[in-house]
Amino acid sequence: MILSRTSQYAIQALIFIATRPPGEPVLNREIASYLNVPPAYLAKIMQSLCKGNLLYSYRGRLGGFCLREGASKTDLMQILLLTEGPSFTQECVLGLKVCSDATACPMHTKWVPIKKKVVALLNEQTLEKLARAVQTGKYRLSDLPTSLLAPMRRA
Amino acid sequence: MILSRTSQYAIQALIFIATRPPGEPVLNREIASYLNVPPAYLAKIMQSLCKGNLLYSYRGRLGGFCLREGASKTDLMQILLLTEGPSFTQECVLGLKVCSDATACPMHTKWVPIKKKVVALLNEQTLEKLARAVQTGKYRLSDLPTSLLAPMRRA
DNA sequence: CCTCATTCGGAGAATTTTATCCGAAATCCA
DNA sequence: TGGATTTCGGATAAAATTCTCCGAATGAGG
Repeated sequence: MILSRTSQYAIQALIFIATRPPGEPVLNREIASYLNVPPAYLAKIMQSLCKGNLLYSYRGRLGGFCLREGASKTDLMQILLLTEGPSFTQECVLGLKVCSDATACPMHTKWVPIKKKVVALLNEQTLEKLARAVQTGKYRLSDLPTSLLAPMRRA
Repeated sequence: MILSRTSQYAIQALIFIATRPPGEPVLNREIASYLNVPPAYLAKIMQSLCKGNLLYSYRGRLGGFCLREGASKTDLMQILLLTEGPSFTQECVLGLKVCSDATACPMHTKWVPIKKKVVALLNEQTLEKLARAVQTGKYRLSDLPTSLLAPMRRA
């Protein structure tokens, strides 16, 4: 409804790393298998998160990725800036190239307040917060095992 | 941020038709040129809106599209059901296959209220309403002419 | 030094979304 | 009836997104 797969993977991966002891590199392979996402694709995304200064990467044995100092304070909006681009929150709902208070599409005035709420939420959710929510066990980061999804009737 | 191009075109086209005298078929060509969208692509979308029972279509001379009876009461949610599919509002923000109150991603509880607001808005905005908003002249349906977009300095 | 494990970076394949093309069918009108 | 106009429907192309592959560079540890 809102985010590209790329953004979803990026957020999931970053939260996952944030749940791990800081400073200990996490393997791409491990993240991908935990989140159940394509490893090679995730690797690309990890690269871009490195370039976006959210992660450190280490090659070779004992390599992997870990959060940069202070990166656990990163909020979702900052991540989406990297994965969705800077115009993410600036686009018109109906797709008009220009849609501002001065010259707007017929949804504009109704949409702006909702957009503000979305942005506020994305701004307040940090990796730290989300990681803690996962650590409590109340929330999930990866899909349920298929066995739980569609319980099979005994043969 | 939310809607596919297809959905945006569909909504724009339907609002446009709703601003026209009911019962008088509007040409695909005319809609496309007014909205400045690719005519052949729009034609496909119009077809699917016919199949979705929002429009009548007439072939031949004096042909075109017009709203079905009562279709001006259609709200955006109904349109999006056609263009985005039924799972539009049911997807998890982080992309989990299953994310419900019982077993949720760490964004779930914060996201649900916002999603509700979005759905409520989409449910209350009808073609009628939106068309009227356009007819007042306060709101636009199509892009500004490029001359207004990027005023050129005299040579 | 060599080997192994990892990320890097570029190329490219697969899929989905967006867009185009064209012949056929329908409809109006002369 | 025939010509003009329009949508219909199927095939296909183009572009964007998602995903894969592989050789090269890097680093750890023997």
